[in-house]
Amino acid sequence: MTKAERTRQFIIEQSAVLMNKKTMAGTSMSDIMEATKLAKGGIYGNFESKEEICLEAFNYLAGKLADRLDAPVTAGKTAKEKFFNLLDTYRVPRNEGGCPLLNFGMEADDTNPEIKERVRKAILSAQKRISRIVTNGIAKGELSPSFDAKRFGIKAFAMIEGAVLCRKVTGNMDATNIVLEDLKKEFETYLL
Amino acid sequence: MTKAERTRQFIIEQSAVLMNKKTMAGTSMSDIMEATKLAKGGIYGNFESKEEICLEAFNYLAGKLADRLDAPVTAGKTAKEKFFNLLDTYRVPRNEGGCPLLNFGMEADDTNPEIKERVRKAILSAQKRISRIVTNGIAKGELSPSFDAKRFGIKAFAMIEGAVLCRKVTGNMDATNIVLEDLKKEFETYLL
DNA sequence: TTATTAATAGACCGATCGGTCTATTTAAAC
DNA sequence: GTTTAAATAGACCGATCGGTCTATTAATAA
Repeated sequence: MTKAERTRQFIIEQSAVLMNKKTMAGTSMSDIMEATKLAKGGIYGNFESKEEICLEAFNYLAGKLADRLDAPVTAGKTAKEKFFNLLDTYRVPRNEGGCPLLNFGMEADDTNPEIKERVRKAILSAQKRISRIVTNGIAKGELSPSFDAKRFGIKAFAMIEGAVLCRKVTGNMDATNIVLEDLKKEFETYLL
Repeated sequence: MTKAERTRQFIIEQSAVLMNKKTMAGTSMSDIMEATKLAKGGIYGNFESKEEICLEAFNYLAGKLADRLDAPVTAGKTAKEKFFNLLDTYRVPRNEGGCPLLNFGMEADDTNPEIKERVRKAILSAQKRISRIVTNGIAKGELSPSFDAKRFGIKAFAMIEGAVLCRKVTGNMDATNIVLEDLKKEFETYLL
């Protein structure tokens, strides 16, 4: 990793935190300069525009999120373990401005088609991560074939994102706890 | 209603649409001037600051949302009718930038404590609107007393908000349809 | 209709926006 | 260790930011 590559990555990571908290429009280049302790030249030597930084910042956050969610799934042996591990990830609030799919999704929706499209793909793969657990669980004879995997993935994702919003705004875990409990309960219904 | 009051209201309504779409930070005074066809003076004669416009814009959107959700509930006679009416509201996308609780909530969370607090209250009352249907339904003997009203209100709200996010970003009604169906199904479980 | 007051237009303000460019420093290759 | 190339600092750019102020217009009261 060359110096420039390291600097570029550093700028992306610092900007990502800012933008996840303050929105992209609400994050100025001066904010980024201050966070990175770099001057204008140091930043524009590594990026063409703020727009590019926004894009890379979301990519970085989405990638990190995917890793963070894949890990507990991989760690689980049974479908139940995988799913429960995945849900428990949301018990530990990440405190970096919340879910980037929620943050960037809401902002990009009416302002940035390119990022909106990336958020769309990230949401789809988040839903699929859940569906896949169910599908594989059915294949391995752990879950009832009547379990609608796709449907459950879409529903669970919506519930979780809604709970994240509630947690962020209300400051308590009520919604998160309820949603996680109910999802686990429903999942267990299909256990063979 | 005096001229100034009408102008003030007009500015609020126009700004609300912009801010709900482009975020507060992403909406400039020039955007508002353009949307209202008013000059600087015409706006600052009615408001102290952009901040005040943001606050009033959210209040306006939250109030309109409350009205829009109260109506179908009031219209229903039984608890089931009330709840189903409420849910069906989400079948008709409003196309004004999406749910202000979602939009303003995510932005205000890390940037604007005053608005964050207002969003918090709005979320609580949205949850209560659902809980109240259940509580009253139990009191009237329409629903089983084992139906946990508060819990259901919190959960249903989270599911709906998550579905709104999915609809906005993916452009389809998959999540909305699934969430509404499942909520109706669960509700019917408790019907006496 | 006229006098008075409220409301608006738009020039203007300093600060900050995103972005460029050059001089200089720093890292990498020899 | 010297040369060469990459990376950074920071002055600078025009545009735009949120906000002020005055002259003028439009609404209201007499």
